[in-house]
Formats: sequence, structure tokens, C-alpha cells
Amino acid sequence: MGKMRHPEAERRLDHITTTVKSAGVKLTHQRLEIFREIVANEAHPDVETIFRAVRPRLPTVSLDTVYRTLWLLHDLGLATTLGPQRDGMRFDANLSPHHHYVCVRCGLVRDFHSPPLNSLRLPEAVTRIGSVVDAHVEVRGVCAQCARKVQVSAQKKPTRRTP
Amino acid sequence: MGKMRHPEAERRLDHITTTVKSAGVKLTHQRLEIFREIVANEAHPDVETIFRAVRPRLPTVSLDTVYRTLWLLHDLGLATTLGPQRDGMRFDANLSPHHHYVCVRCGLVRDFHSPPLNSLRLPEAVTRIGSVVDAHVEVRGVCAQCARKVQVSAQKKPTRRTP
DNA sequence: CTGACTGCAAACCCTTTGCAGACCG
DNA sequence: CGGTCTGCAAAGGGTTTGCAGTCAG
Repeated sequence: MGKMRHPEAERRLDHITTTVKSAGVKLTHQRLEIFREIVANEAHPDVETIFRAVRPRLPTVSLDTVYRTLWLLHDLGLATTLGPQRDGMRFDANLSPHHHYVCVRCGLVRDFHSPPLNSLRLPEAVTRIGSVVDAHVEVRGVCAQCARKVQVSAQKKPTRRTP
Repeated sequence: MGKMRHPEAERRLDHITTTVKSAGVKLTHQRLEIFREIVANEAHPDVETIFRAVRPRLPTVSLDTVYRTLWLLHDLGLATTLGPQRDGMRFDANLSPHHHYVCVRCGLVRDFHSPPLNSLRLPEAVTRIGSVVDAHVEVRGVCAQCARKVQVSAQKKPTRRTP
């Protein structure tokens, strides 16, 4: 990993370094290696895995630097978090086919229905990854309630625990 | 909430109680109320929210009972967890349109591409929930590697932290 | 009645934060 | 050189577990 064999990954790395520098953020050795790792990986490994992957090249790197670097990317709009973010675990007891709307600000998840979306044609590549138990659409956006709040508070320091 | 006004919710509650009883699991007051709450809610509230919602009817219920009840539903195949499960937070630094395959056993997330899926027609109901920043397909299944392991180990006690 | 279940509290683990020294620009 | 960044360690918050009393069947 991190060898930059794929021109696609190299292009993404360029975009990241350019954006980071033009944001007036320092491009440290640690950050560069973490960037390399995350663009080289089509899976989206959890933080611990990224940490272990860069360790050989950054023997003294700490886990919190990995977290901080990933959130930095997030704050610059260069990365998103996967799944309903933070707060707590969520369960879905709705067994019938349905889809999810996820608010990226408050983590709200709402079901919506759409028969045409219930039978999506998946590319053959998917079956090579594994079996398919379910396929649904996940829409990300800002819910009406949060949109209202944004208008009011205009802007505030994003203190990490509330993207 | 929990008033069973919707016949749909009532039907789902019936299915849950039936399945739970036929599994030889005791149907306690606490469990029943938690079931009521989760089928009555089209959003998928986090555990804390469910806890607060049932508290008026179950003044002494504890948070861990809510957790245990939700995992019970999960183990009986009556509920799924939302998003890439447990382990750690995951970030996605891929800015181009793509979709996700999530392994329900190991939490692996892999990107896949499919131009037809990049421009899905969303129902009008979605825009009433909030703005749309992104819409992608999330496929859930068991990845090839986990499928191999399952064949080997046949079955083992699901100790919670490894669904 | 009896085994399963709940509530409590402590343990666990992932994530974040405060601070002093290190380093980029 | 100065302000930012890192590493360390400790705090923080969500989730799970062990145990003794309680309750459904």
C-alpha cells in the first residue's frame, strides 16, 4: 500500500496536498503518509487499521494524530465519514424494503420508500466482493430542522463532536 | 409514540412478539415496551433516545436492558444495525461518485462503481425530509473472505462484539 | 417454583483533549 | 524563529459484562 501505482490515487493525493497547503495548513511528514494511505485504499479502513498501516513508515506516530489528520480532511471537505455518524448505535427493525435518509449534521435517520429503487441492477463486480443480502439507497443531506438552525447560528466553531 | 395507531406498526409488533416467543425467549414488560417503541418509529433513534422514550412507561428500566433487547432483535434476525458496524470510525476520501459494499460480518467496506447508479431518481418525499448532498447505493452482504471462514467454523456463539 | 431477565455498577474500549516539546515554513 | 503540530497521558463518553435479586411461564 501507499506505493502510488494507480494514477487515480496519485491524482487524489495531489488534490489533497494542494488543498491542504492552500488552506494554510502545514504539510507534515505524518500527514503526508496518512494521506498516502487513505487514497491508496479503496476499502475505507477504520482508524486503527490506518494507524497500523503507516506505522512502519512513521515509527513514532500516535493514534490521535491519525484521528486529527482524518478530521482535518473532513473539515476541508476532502473526506466524509461513513454511516450514521457519531452519537450512538442505531438499529433498524423495518424488515420491508426501504431506503435511508441520513442528516450529516445531527445524525437523524429517516426511512423513505420508492418501489423503483427496490430492485437496483448491481454491477457484476459486486458479486466478486461477496454475497448480496440487501441493497438500498442511502441519501445524505441536511434535514429541514438542521437547515433552520444553520440559518440562525450563521456559523460557529466546529468542535469536532458535531459535524 | 408507542400508541400503535399504524396498522403497519402493529403488524410488525405482532411478528416480533411471535418470533420472540417461539424462540423460547421470555416476553417481559420491558421488552414489550421497547419493541413498541422501535416499530412505532420510522426514524431509527439511537439507543439513548429509545431509552428516554420508554422511561415514562418503564420508570426503572436501565440503559443496558435497552441495549440487550435491541441486540436480541438483531440475533433473531428481526433488526439490523445501521452503517458499517462497530469497530471504529471510518472515513471516505473518495470524492468521485461511487457506492459501498459493506460486509455484515467483519465490517469491511469496499467501493464499487456503476454509472447507472450515479443518477438515481429519488422520490419527492425525500426533499421534504431535507436537502440532498449525495445519494449512493449501500449493498450489505457477507464478503468472500468471511464466507470462507463460516464454512470452516460452522457455527459459534455470537459474543456480541462480532456479528 | 426455576431458569431467564433486569438493574446496578464497574469494566472496557474508542475517541478526544491539555500540555510541553518538536518542527514546518 | 513563531506558531502550528505531534506525542503522551489522562479524561470523556458510549457500550458491555458480572452479579444478586426479581419475574415470566
